[in-house]
Amino acid sequence: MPTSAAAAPAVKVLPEPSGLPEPLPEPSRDELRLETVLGALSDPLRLTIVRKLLLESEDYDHSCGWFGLDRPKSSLTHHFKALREAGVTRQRQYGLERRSHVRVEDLDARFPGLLALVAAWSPQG
Amino acid sequence: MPTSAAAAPAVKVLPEPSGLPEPLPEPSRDELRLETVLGALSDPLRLTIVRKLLLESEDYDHSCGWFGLDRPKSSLTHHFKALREAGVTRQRQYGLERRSHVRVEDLDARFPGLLALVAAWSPQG
DNA sequence: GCAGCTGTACGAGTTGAGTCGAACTTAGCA
DNA sequence: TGCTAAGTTCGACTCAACTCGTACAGCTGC
Repeated sequence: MPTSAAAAPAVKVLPEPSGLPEPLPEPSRDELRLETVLGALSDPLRLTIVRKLLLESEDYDHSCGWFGLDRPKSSLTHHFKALREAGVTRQRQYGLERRSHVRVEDLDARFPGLLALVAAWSPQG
Repeated sequence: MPTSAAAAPAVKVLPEPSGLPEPLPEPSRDELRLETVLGALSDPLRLTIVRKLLLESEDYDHSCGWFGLDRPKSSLTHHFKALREAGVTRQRQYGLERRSHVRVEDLDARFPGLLALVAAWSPQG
């Protein structure tokens, strides 16, 4: 792997026409797979994340510090990445922060009713 | 482990008042956990099993030979047990066969809409 | 009895996920 | 210029799940 300036143009986060930064890589709506999404949601911590986003976020995105999860940063990176790569959440880079929101429209289109189950979930019971 | 007749009364499969054999151990409706059920359904083979039960079975249960799955028997035992222990299916012993059906009422009560997603799933796409 | 069938139990090998520490990158700011 | 904070990347460890072969158990019918 190259060491010096060869590190490519570093893919600067160029604002989209909408003014928002480009989303990080994610599957398209057509690429969403039920088994993958269910696998991403089969973890209590990730269910907590998605449910909190669904119930408590207003219209804007949230950085992973907002969740108040008591885990090391590297663990959180792992789980947020799992959610994004499964297509459950979308992440955009805002300066230092990487903010997430649930892909409600895509998930409702492909898997209607699924997000309602997550919203109704409770960690213990 | 005892070898001879000590093998307990062997839990004979006593017919219930309904005339059906007793179901194998399973979580009660209240014990169903969303993350566990989603985990059980995050495997393509198990999705195939549940979907086939939902779409193609009429009112009676099916033994695991009915599915025509090209896997070793010990693998199938593993997956049917995973589904039963997650509370997705109920299994009863009929002589030699162990027949399964989906716990539609329990799942619809606890996780409405979930089974519709499974029924709409297709293995590739 | 005994053979044949369905399915379980057990154990081993392998893979993948979760967890985390440590070092690194980057943006913003004094 | 250099500090600080957010988050990533990497590697290591642990543990659970998947896969499967083999051996065993129980029912059924000859």
